Amino acid sequence: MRQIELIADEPRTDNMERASEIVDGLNEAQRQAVTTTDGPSLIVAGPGSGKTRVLTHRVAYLIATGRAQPFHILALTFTNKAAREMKRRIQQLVGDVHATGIWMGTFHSIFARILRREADKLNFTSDYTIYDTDDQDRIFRGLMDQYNIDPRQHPVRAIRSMISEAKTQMISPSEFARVAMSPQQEKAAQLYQPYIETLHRSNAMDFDDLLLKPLELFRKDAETLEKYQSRWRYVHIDEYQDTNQAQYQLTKLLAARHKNICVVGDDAQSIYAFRGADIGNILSFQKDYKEAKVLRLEQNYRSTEKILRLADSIIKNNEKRLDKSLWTENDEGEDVVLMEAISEKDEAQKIERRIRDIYVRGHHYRDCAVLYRTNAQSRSIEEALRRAGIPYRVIGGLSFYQRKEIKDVVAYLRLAVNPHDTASLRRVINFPTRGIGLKTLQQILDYAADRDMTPWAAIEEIEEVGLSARAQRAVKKFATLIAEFRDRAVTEPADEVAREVIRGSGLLDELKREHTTENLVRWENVQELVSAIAEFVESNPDTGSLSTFLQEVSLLTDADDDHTEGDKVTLMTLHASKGLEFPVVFITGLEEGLFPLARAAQEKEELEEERRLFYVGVTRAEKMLFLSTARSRYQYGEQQSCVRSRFLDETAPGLIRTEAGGDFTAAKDRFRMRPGGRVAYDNVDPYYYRKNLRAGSGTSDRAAGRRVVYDEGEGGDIVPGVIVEHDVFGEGKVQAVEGNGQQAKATVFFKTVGQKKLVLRFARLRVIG
DNA sequence: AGAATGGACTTTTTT
DNA sequence: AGTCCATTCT
Repeated sequence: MRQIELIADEPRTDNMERASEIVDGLNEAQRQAVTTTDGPSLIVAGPGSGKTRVLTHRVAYLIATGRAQPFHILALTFTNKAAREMKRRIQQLVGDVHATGIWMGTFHSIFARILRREADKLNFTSDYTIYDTDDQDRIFRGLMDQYNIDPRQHPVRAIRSMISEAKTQMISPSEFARVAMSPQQEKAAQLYQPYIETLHRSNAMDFDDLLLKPLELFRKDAETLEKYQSRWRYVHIDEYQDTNQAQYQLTKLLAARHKNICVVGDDAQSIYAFRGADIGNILSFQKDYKEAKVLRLEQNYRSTEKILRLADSIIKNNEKRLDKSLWTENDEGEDVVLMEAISEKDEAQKIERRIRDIYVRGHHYRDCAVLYRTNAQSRSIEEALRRAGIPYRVIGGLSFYQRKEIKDVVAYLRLAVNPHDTASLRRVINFPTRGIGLKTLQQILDYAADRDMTPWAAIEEIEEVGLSARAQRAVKKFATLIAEFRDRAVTEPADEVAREVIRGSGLLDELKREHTTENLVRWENVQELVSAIAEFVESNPDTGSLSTFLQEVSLLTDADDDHTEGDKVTLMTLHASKGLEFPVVFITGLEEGLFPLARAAQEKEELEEERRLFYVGVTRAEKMLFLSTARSRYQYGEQQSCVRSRFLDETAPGLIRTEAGGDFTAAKDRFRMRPGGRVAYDNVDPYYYRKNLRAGSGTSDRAAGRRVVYDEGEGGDIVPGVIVEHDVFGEGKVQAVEGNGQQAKATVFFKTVGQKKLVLRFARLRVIG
């Protein structure tokens, strides 16, 4: 309680009472973490230890004790969801007025905001466009064309991620060119500088820039740095193990003045090394701040003891980790259940039955989460749940703002704000088609490239480009269209502009051209976008400009949408599950090659990351945990046999039982190292197994023969007279069925599109009546 | 110029 | 199995 007596300026009794209320109900370690406000502190927090609680209470405590005004506080997270959750809790503790002034958000959104304010100092304008990977790829494709680099030999993705990696490591183009070894790296090095220039000319930033540009600014402009250093007296960072180099440097600079930096992290939950996260940052923290206090939150409030013991036995297989001893006062709980399935369909069915069972026993659907390694795995589970009539929601996959129809509208809106945005221009210059073909486009792009100008600048002087009269007319029409949108963007509210864009661009006609259910959904999505814009304008009357809206939606993820309403089972990747908890958790696809992924199993570092991912998944569970593995899985267009994951064999005995109720016995030393250090792998990994099958022609027949067997069950329910549902065509009635096995076809009469003949193997019809 | 067809390739996780 | 790309067709 001495802390509270230290309030210097105005020790108000109501605040003091509030402050002690805030720490009330916390355990000793948590209270320590909350009240250690001054100076650097590193909070090493295990899963389910109330880490978010500590952060929010700490912020509330700072305000209540008068140590800081809300705007003195910076709190950085990795997802919008985490930020929103923190804000909600702080509101409960200190009230709206105080909570709204806090600088709280994801790294990217906070620094996007800083860039808006400081744009002029960096030779940008504040209405810059944010490029996602899709936009980047569009730029790269153009550059590769220009530099005669074959995208078949050097995939765009590979080039993009190489350059992105270089950027996050803060390697300059010249440096990168020096260290480039492989032909692919050399190509990337060649494009690095032109890419930066293209983005600059387009007034665009990629995700990396959102962190690098502020860093650049703070480094070269001491005054600006000082401004933010003195504004943010208290800096908080959640999920510190996920910070990359740039984020590390940024926060180090920002906290340099007050040194009140509090970071919370768990090295065992680091699962984002693939995008540049550096666990080393946790270790460096203690080196950078010698006086740093290290606090540990080791009590787990979330899971049963058995689940926690399982998690512990998993993570113990990693060599690289900080020592932490997790414990809980919770019940021992039930055994973890391993479900061994024949195929991915069988797996899905087992899960579906379990969920029904659990539901009948009084749980809600929303208590259950099904986790998987790759997004593609959701399909079979969705199908099983749909068939059983169990409501579910899928998080991730294609997010709303990544849908084509939305991206098209957004591209036009971006052009209305900034016509020099090259990626958006390339996207829509001929969509909907308006007579600007490949050849015309190429001429414009060449003209622009020769003069180091943007395509839009070339279009502005289209007479000089030397197009045919017809092409020139078409381009001029496009230019007039965009110019018109630009004018409106200045005078009209953003949602009005959006409506006009949808009408004027021809996107509306495009969607209405064909009456399919697919197009109807697309149209609804577009309408939803318009209302989202309207809502944004209304709730941000001062800053609610179109460009701000566009910037903010670029930073949204599907997982951020707060659709917790409704009693539904949640399906998502293990990555997306981080930070969440559920009474009942299913972890699926525990097979070699899938989890751990084939490529990850080759490298020790990556394998350890996969293992941490498993650890994250297991620790999401509160009461019940189910693990599942399938003997075979339909993948990459063919049925493959699978081997159960080594992760299962690494677990401690006595924690897992099989469905039949027996003890699961792990096989030890399944993956012994050979003397050479490489794992004897080729026989077990389905990925390689499949490659071997392909290499020898004799064996591939065997594989084909096997596949037929699995296909036999297909289509049995589809007989003339039944009502079926198709993903695209909707509801229809089966008229006739012909052929069998892989060749089986059905003639179906659909309400929307009339009669169609479909190959059952591809059509994925669902019987609904 | 634009639609339709055919083939190769891909499959990690995401701010 | 879906996507993207190239080629061929109308």
